[in-house]
Amino acid sequence: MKTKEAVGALQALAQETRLEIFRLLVRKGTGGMAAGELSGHFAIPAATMSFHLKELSQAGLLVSRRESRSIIYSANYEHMQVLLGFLLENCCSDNGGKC
Amino acid sequence: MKTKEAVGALQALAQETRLEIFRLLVRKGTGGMAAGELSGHFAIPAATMSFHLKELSQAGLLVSRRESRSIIYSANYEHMQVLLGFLLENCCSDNGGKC
DNA sequence: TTCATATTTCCAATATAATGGAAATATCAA
DNA sequence: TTGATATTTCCATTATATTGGAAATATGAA
Repeated sequence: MKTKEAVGALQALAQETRLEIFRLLVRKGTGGMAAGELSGHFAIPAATMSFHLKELSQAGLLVSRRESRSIIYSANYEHMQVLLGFLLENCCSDNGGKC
Repeated sequence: MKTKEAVGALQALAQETRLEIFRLLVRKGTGGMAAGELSGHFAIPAATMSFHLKELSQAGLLVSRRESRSIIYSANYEHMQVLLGFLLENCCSDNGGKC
């Protein structure tokens, strides 16, 4: 993972509504939730929710699939694990591993 | 950890220079680095570096101590671990643990 | 003291992000 | 087809963040 990619993912998560969308989808697992369900759940206009879902998807944190008229979003755990690894990479290596 | 606190920490990390400051300090361990060393390392004016260090500190990601005329900044690992735990809390609990 | 060094605060200019109504696109059912 | 539902794109408004020079503050040394 490169710095710019990590910044993109962190920026996507660094917003109250988006962080809660992501955390809800983390709980939901592979089942995920439809865009409309999410706007209902957070009482947010569809256009605003769509903007947030695009931000999270472009950052690689969500994946989506179409199911009939709905678009189902779910968390991308693998990408999240890579991000978390990047954040603490080589922890304390310049201090003999002493944190 | 509450959502607003997590958003604050993510916002602090969601900026290229600050993310690299944090990652450098993660590598440096308890020894840390002085503000001036950091502005030299990244070739950034002192005022700008000071602003970034304040953002990271207020978010709880850095701690600082004075050593003579210098102020030494270092990473706050404990706070970071709490943040990472918050991000994946109750992973897949609504899907029978199936991720 | 007085001077040099280290860092922060102030502030105004610039840049980037969030919001949501209206219109456009996609899917399905009658 | 036509109509209903689901979602996205467009775009203007509003809000928030970043930058760095100049001035202020803090420390230590002569």
